[in-house]
Amino acid sequence: MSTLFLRTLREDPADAEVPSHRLLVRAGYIRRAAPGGYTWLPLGKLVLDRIAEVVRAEMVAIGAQEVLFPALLPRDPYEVSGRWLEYGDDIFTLADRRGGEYLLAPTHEEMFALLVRDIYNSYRDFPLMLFQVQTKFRDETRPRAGLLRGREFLMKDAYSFDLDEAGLRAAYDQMRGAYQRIFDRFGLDYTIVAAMSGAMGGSGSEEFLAASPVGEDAFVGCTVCHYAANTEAVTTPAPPAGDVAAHPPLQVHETPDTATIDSLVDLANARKLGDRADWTAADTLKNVVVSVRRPGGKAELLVIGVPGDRDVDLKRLEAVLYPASVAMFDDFTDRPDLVRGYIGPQVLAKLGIRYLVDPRIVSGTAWLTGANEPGRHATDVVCGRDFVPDGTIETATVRAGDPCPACRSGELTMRRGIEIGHVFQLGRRFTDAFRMDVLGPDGKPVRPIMGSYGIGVSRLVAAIAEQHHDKRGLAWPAAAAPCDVHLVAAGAGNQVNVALELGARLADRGRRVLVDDRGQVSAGVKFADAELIGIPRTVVVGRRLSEGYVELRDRASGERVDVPVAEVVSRLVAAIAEQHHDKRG
RNA sequence: CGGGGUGUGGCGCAGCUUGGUAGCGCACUCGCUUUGGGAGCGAGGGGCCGUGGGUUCAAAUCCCGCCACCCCGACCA
Repeated sequence: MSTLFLRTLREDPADAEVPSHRLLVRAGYIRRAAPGGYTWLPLGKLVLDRIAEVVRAEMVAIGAQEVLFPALLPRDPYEVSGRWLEYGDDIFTLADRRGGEYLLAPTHEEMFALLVRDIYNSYRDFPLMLFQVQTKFRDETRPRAGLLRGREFLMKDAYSFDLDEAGLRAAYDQMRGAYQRIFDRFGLDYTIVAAMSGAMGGSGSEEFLAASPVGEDAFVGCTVCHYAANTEAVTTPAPPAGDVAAHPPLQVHETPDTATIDSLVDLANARKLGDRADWTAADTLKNVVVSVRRPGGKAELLVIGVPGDRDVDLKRLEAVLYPASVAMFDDFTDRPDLVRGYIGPQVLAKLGIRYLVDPRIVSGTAWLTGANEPGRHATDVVCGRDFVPDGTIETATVRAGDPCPACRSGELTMRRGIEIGHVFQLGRRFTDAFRMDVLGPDGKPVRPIMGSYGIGVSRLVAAIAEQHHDKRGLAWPAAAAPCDVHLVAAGAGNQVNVALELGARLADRGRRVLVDDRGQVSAGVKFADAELIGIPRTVVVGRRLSEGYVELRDRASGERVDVPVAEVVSRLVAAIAEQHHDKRG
């Protein structure tokens, strides 16, 4: 350690908010080099490499083969797949000296599809799984939280190629299992949740979310069954359809100054509209106007109808409508036909505006909603009679306590998590885009079907740190730690020599060691640094050395025992071997 | 992109209101003492005060622009 390129910080860096960022910087693992870009210092590089090795080993164990693409790629394949437009400003683009257009790859589906198309052309070649561990670039609008969201990050991306859906599902299940083994080896508390397919298109998709209060993804779980889903992907059980004919005719009421749901409910109860005084926000129909723009297309108006006690969650809406981008429509000056605060769905068909509703709004339900005139609302506006939606859309805010869509008996609870992995069944989007066919057994072309599987390796460093730390510092799980043993020479006498010698003997037995042989550094500083750095086991060579004892400390549990010097090497070797064996299963 | 905040040696901060020799703690170097919980004394080195312009005899300090970072929101792995 006297020669290790390391300087720990006694104080928290001012710009680091989340624990992983704070501790990784303080303990000398990483250092910011650019907006959203971090330098890996020696300790950090060790952790990054160890994590990548675990990921590699589990990939190889399910038969995936490693390749490596350039990060700098020509524009053309991304143009063909349509993602040059879809990703838009999120791609780092650049030009070479001749004006040729390039990008720094945000992900590599295109290149893998093209590579396999180049090399394979028979059904006999499949199934196939390939992966790489590669730096990805995304021009994030707001990098944050250190390694959790950077603009340059290390990712393991894997792709499966199969001839049919059954093959894809088998590959998907294998990959899903490998992901579970990987995250289990790092002792992570995570949940597999149903996800939106996002930028890639395709069908079955699940995310691995590491539980953390600083996570950026909200997800729900069920109190009764095993249902779990990203909030964006939660589905809403639709109530049974009602009888359209059972409702009285639509009535228009004077409702001045009630452009908000709250004011409308108050007034409806005060005036006993429809002879009721028990109106709640859930009885009203809120109609939200948004402007939707497809990539490269022009903006189009869309109205979303949700029960008045809920809001349109723009994040969910954007996820559902991807790759289109969505903005609240709030400049009504050119649309006198849309009366802000008094919009009802009754006129939308006439106006030629698409109307999508929350699944709770089924045929035969009656609503209190706008009458499309200033100061007027209508009661008994019946779905299926007074308006007919163009479809349903999952975009209303999800709340804790909502019914579980899977078992229908439990309630949803909400938590936050860090997305550490994503698996999904891509389908033929990219093989279609590149017209990738291979010859089938009957001599006819078969179009392979792809799966795509990602793990944010650098993000995983942060996720593990988030779950494995305390007030004193990091506390790495064995599989991610930069070293197996931290030897602290506490004392000016023979302690340093003994520590170095023990370290050398452990290294001979294949154990990774860090020896704190710094002279002129007090024992207190060494202890504090050891706890900050977070190597699982520390051996203190200190005051009882003269009696033939050293102290063994466990970082995570805080346990300390004195052990005869003569035994310490064999004990550690055995303990570490056992641990590796355990983790391997 | 909207709102708020912050930019001063490697790190954490004071100085700015009221313009006048750039300071403190940590870290770093040297010497002596110290050595099981972030040591003491002494002596040092290190700063285009984010950046560009303006006001002024004089700008870290006042004014304008820009940039960067952090937080909240929007957006996204």
